[in-house]
Amino acid sequence: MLTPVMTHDWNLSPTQAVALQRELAASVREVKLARIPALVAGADCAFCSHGEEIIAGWVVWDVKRRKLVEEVVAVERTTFPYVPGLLSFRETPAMLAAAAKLSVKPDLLMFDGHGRAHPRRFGIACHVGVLLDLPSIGCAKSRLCGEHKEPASSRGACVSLVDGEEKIGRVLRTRERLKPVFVSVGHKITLDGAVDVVLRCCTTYRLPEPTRLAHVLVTREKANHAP
DNA sequence: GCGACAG
DNA sequence: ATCTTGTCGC
Repeated sequence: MLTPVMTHDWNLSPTQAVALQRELAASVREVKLARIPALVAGADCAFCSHGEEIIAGWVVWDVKRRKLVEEVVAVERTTFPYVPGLLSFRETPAMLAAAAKLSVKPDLLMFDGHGRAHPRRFGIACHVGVLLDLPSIGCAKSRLCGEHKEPASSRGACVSLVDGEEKIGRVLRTRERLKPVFVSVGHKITLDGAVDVVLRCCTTYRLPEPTRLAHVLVTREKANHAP
Protein backbone atom coordinates (compact mmCIF):
# COMPACT_ATOMS: atom_id res chain seq x y z
CA MET A 1 0.00 0.00 0.00
CA LEU A 2 2.75 2.48 0.83
CA THR A 3 4.96 2.66 -2.23
CA PRO A 4 7.99 4.91 -2.74
CA VAL A 5 7.49 7.76 -5.19
CA MET A 6 11.19 7.54 -5.97
CA THR A 7 14.02 5.07 -5.43
CA HIS A 8 17.81 4.93 -5.54
CA ASP A 9 20.64 2.43 -5.15
CA TRP A 10 21.12 1.13 -1.58
CA ASN A 11 24.35 -0.69 -2.29
CA LEU A 12 26.50 2.30 -1.43
CA SER A 13 29.74 2.98 0.37
CA PRO A 14 29.58 5.32 3.38
CA THR A 15 31.13 8.07 1.25
CA GLN A 16 28.51 7.65 -1.48
CA ALA A 17 25.76 7.56 1.14
CA VAL A 18 26.90 10.90 2.53
CA ALA A 19 26.88 12.42 -0.96
CA LEU A 20 23.36 11.11 -1.56
CA GLN A 21 22.16 12.62 1.73
CA ARG A 22 23.46 16.05 0.67
CA GLU A 23 21.66 15.66 -2.64
CA LEU A 24 18.32 14.45 -1.24
CA ALA A 25 18.30 16.95 1.62
CA ALA A 26 17.29 19.60 -0.92
CA SER A 27 13.96 17.87 -1.50
CA VAL A 28 12.84 18.06 2.14
CA ARG A 29 9.86 20.39 2.50
CA GLU A 30 9.05 22.24 5.71
CA VAL A 31 5.41 23.29 5.38
CA LYS A 32 2.37 23.43 7.61
CA LEU A 33 0.32 20.27 7.95
CA ALA A 34 -3.09 20.65 6.26
CA ARG A 35 -4.78 19.26 9.38
CA ILE A 36 -4.10 17.28 12.49
CA PRO A 37 -3.29 13.70 11.42
CA ALA A 38 -5.86 11.05 12.32
CA LEU A 39 -3.63 8.05 11.64
CA VAL A 40 0.05 8.13 12.62
CA ALA A 41 2.36 5.29 11.61
CA GLY A 42 5.35 4.51 13.81
CA ALA A 43 8.36 2.47 12.67
CA ASP A 44 11.16 0.65 14.47
CA CYS A 45 13.67 -2.15 13.95
CA ALA A 46 15.19 -5.02 15.95
CA PHE A 47 18.20 -7.16 15.02
CA CYS A 48 18.87 -10.91 15.00
CA SER A 49 21.74 -13.29 14.36
CA HIS A 50 24.41 -10.93 15.63
CA GLY A 51 23.01 -8.12 13.54
CA GLU A 52 22.87 -10.03 10.26
CA GLU A 53 19.10 -9.98 10.14
CA ILE A 54 16.86 -6.97 10.60
CA ILE A 55 13.20 -7.01 11.61
CA ALA A 56 11.32 -3.85 10.64
CA GLY A 57 7.83 -3.08 11.85
CA TRP A 58 5.13 -0.46 11.45
CA VAL A 59 2.23 0.27 13.71
CA VAL A 60 -0.66 2.52 12.68
CA TRP A 61 -2.10 4.51 15.58
CA ASP A 62 -5.53 6.17 15.65
CA VAL A 63 -4.75 9.40 17.50
CA LYS A 64 -8.30 10.37 18.43
CA ARG A 65 -9.57 6.94 19.46
CA ARG A 66 -6.22 6.10 21.03
CA LYS A 67 -6.06 2.63 19.57
CA LEU A 68 -3.89 0.51 17.33
CA VAL A 69 -5.28 0.05 13.82
CA GLU A 70 -2.71 -2.15 12.07
CA GLU A 71 0.69 -3.84 12.43
CA VAL A 72 3.03 -5.18 9.75
CA VAL A 73 6.58 -6.57 9.81
CA ALA A 74 9.30 -7.62 7.37
CA VAL A 75 12.53 -9.56 7.96
CA GLU A 76 15.56 -9.04 5.76
CA ARG A 77 19.32 -9.51 5.65
CA THR A 78 21.29 -6.53 6.94
CA THR A 79 23.38 -4.89 4.21
CA PHE A 80 24.76 -1.76 5.82
CA PRO A 81 26.55 -1.30 9.18
CA TYR A 82 25.49 1.15 11.85
CA VAL A 83 27.38 4.37 11.30
CA PRO A 84 26.35 7.51 13.23
CA GLY A 85 24.72 9.80 10.68
CA LEU A 86 23.97 6.98 8.22
CA LEU A 87 21.31 5.10 10.18
CA SER A 88 18.76 5.28 7.37
CA PHE A 89 20.96 3.26 5.02
CA ARG A 90 20.83 0.41 7.53
CA GLU A 91 17.13 0.47 8.42
CA THR A 92 15.19 1.94 5.50
CA PRO A 93 15.25 -1.01 3.07
CA ALA A 94 13.53 -3.28 5.60
CA MET A 95 11.13 -0.49 6.61
CA LEU A 96 10.07 -0.01 2.97
CA ALA A 97 9.51 -3.76 2.58
CA ALA A 98 7.22 -3.71 5.61
CA ALA A 99 5.47 -0.49 4.55
CA ALA A 100 4.41 -2.18 1.31
CA LYS A 101 2.30 -4.55 3.43
CA LEU A 102 0.17 -1.84 5.03
CA SER A 103 -3.50 -1.94 4.05
CA VAL A 104 -4.36 1.47 5.47
CA LYS A 105 -2.69 4.70 4.42
CA PRO A 106 -1.40 6.72 7.40
CA ASP A 107 -1.49 10.53 7.38
CA LEU A 108 1.96 10.85 8.91
CA LEU A 109 5.06 8.79 9.71
CA MET A 110 7.00 8.85 12.99
CA PHE A 111 10.52 7.54 13.58
CA ASP A 112 12.73 6.45 16.43
CA GLY A 113 15.59 8.66 15.23
CA HIS A 114 16.14 12.18 13.89
CA GLY A 115 14.86 14.12 10.94
CA ARG A 116 16.55 17.47 10.28
CA ALA A 117 18.43 17.31 13.59
CA HIS A 118 21.22 15.63 11.66
CA PRO A 119 24.72 16.74 10.53
CA ARG A 120 23.51 17.05 6.94
CA ARG A 121 19.88 17.76 7.87
CA PHE A 122 18.81 14.41 6.49
CA GLY A 123 18.12 11.86 9.21
CA ILE A 124 15.97 8.75 8.72
CA ALA A 125 12.69 10.66 9.18
CA CYS A 126 13.61 12.90 6.22
CA HIS A 127 14.84 10.00 4.12
CA VAL A 128 11.74 7.79 4.45
CA GLY A 129 9.40 10.79 4.36
CA VAL A 130 10.85 11.94 1.03
CA LEU A 131 10.85 8.46 -0.51
CA LEU A 132 7.23 7.80 0.48
CA ASP A 133 6.26 11.45 0.01
CA LEU A 134 4.38 11.69 3.30
CA PRO A 135 4.60 14.07 6.27
CA SER A 136 7.13 12.65 8.77
CA ILE A 137 8.62 13.37 12.17
CA GLY A 138 11.84 12.35 13.90
CA CYS A 139 11.44 11.59 17.63
CA ALA A 140 14.76 10.33 19.02
CA LYS A 141 15.65 9.24 22.53
CA SER A 142 19.04 10.95 22.44
CA ARG A 143 21.03 13.65 20.66
CA LEU A 144 23.04 13.21 17.48
CA CYS A 145 24.18 16.82 17.02
CA GLY A 146 23.36 20.33 18.19
CA GLU A 147 23.31 21.98 21.60
CA HIS A 148 20.54 22.78 24.05
CA LYS A 149 19.66 23.87 27.55
CA GLU A 150 17.71 21.74 29.99
CA PRO A 151 13.94 22.06 29.49
CA ALA A 152 11.70 22.73 32.53
CA SER A 153 10.43 19.62 34.31
CA SER A 154 6.76 19.85 33.35
CA ARG A 155 5.11 17.88 30.55
CA GLY A 156 5.18 19.92 27.35
CA ALA A 157 8.18 22.03 28.38
CA CYS A 158 10.76 22.38 25.61
CA VAL A 159 13.87 24.22 24.41
CA SER A 160 15.46 24.62 20.98
CA LEU A 161 18.12 22.24 19.69
CA VAL A 162 20.61 24.51 17.95
CA ASP A 163 23.49 23.81 15.58
CA GLY A 164 25.40 26.97 14.75
CA GLU A 165 22.81 29.52 13.66
CA GLU A 166 20.16 26.92 12.89
CA LYS A 167 17.31 25.69 15.04
CA ILE A 168 17.29 22.07 13.96
CA GLY A 169 14.90 20.58 16.46
CA ARG A 170 13.31 20.74 19.88
CA VAL A 171 14.10 18.99 23.14
CA LEU A 172 10.68 18.11 24.51
CA ARG A 173 9.58 16.83 27.91
CA THR A 174 6.74 14.39 27.24
CA ARG A 175 6.30 13.33 30.88
CA GLU A 176 6.94 15.21 34.11
CA ARG A 177 10.55 14.88 35.24
CA LEU A 178 11.45 12.19 32.71
CA LYS A 179 14.31 12.48 30.23
CA PRO A 180 13.15 14.58 27.24
CA VAL A 181 12.92 13.40 23.62
CA PHE A 182 14.41 15.08 20.54
CA VAL A 183 11.82 16.15 17.98
CA SER A 184 12.65 17.36 14.48
CA VAL A 185 11.05 17.82 11.07
CA GLY A 186 11.16 14.87 8.74
CA HIS A 187 9.18 16.08 5.72
CA LYS A 188 6.09 18.16 4.88
CA ILE A 189 5.59 19.51 8.41
CA THR A 190 6.88 22.39 10.56
CA LEU A 191 8.81 22.00 13.81
CA ASP A 192 5.89 23.41 15.82
CA GLY A 193 3.56 21.00 14.05
CA ALA A 194 5.88 18.08 14.81
CA VAL A 195 6.02 18.94 18.51
CA ASP A 196 2.23 19.19 18.61
CA VAL A 197 1.77 15.77 17.01
CA VAL A 198 4.32 14.12 19.30
CA LEU A 199 2.53 15.47 22.37
CA ARG A 200 -0.83 14.31 21.03
CA CYS A 201 0.61 10.83 20.64
CA CYS A 202 2.11 10.64 24.13
CA THR A 203 -0.46 9.07 26.46
CA THR A 204 1.15 7.35 29.43
CA TYR A 205 4.78 6.78 28.44
CA ARG A 206 7.81 8.90 27.63
CA LEU A 207 7.77 7.85 23.98
CA PRO A 208 4.85 8.52 21.63
CA GLU A 209 2.55 5.49 21.13
CA PRO A 210 3.31 4.90 17.42
CA THR A 211 7.04 4.55 18.01
CA ARG A 212 6.69 2.81 21.38
CA LEU A 213 4.26 0.22 20.03
CA ALA A 214 6.44 -0.36 16.95
CA HIS A 215 9.28 -1.19 19.35
CA VAL A 216 7.06 -3.62 21.26
CA LEU A 217 6.03 -5.17 17.95
CA VAL A 218 9.52 -5.86 16.57
CA THR A 219 10.77 -7.05 19.96
CA ARG A 220 7.90 -9.54 20.16
CA GLU A 221 8.42 -10.60 16.54
CA LYS A 222 12.09 -11.21 17.20
CA ALA A 223 11.25 -13.44 20.18
CA ASN A 224 8.92 -15.77 18.30
CA HIS A 225 11.17 -15.84 15.24
CA ALA A 226 14.28 -17.36 16.83
CA PRO A 227 12.98 -19.32 19.86
C1' DG B 1 45.55 13.74 17.58
C1' DC B 2 41.33 13.76 20.94
C1' DG B 3 36.26 13.30 21.85
C1' DA B 4 31.32 12.76 20.10
C1' DC B 5 28.54 9.72 17.91
C1' DA B 6 20.30 8.49 16.27
C1' DG B 7 19.74 2.87 16.52
C1' DA C 1 20.82 -1.98 18.56
C1' DT C 2 22.47 -6.21 21.65
C1' DC C 3 24.25 -8.96 25.94
C1' DT C 4 21.87 -9.12 31.11
C1' DT C 5 19.57 -9.01 37.51
C1' DG C 6 18.62 -6.75 40.68
C1' DT C 7 17.48 -2.46 42.24
C1' DC C 8 16.89 2.76 43.32
C1' DG C 9 13.60 6.60 42.61
C1' DC C 10 9.18 8.79 41.37
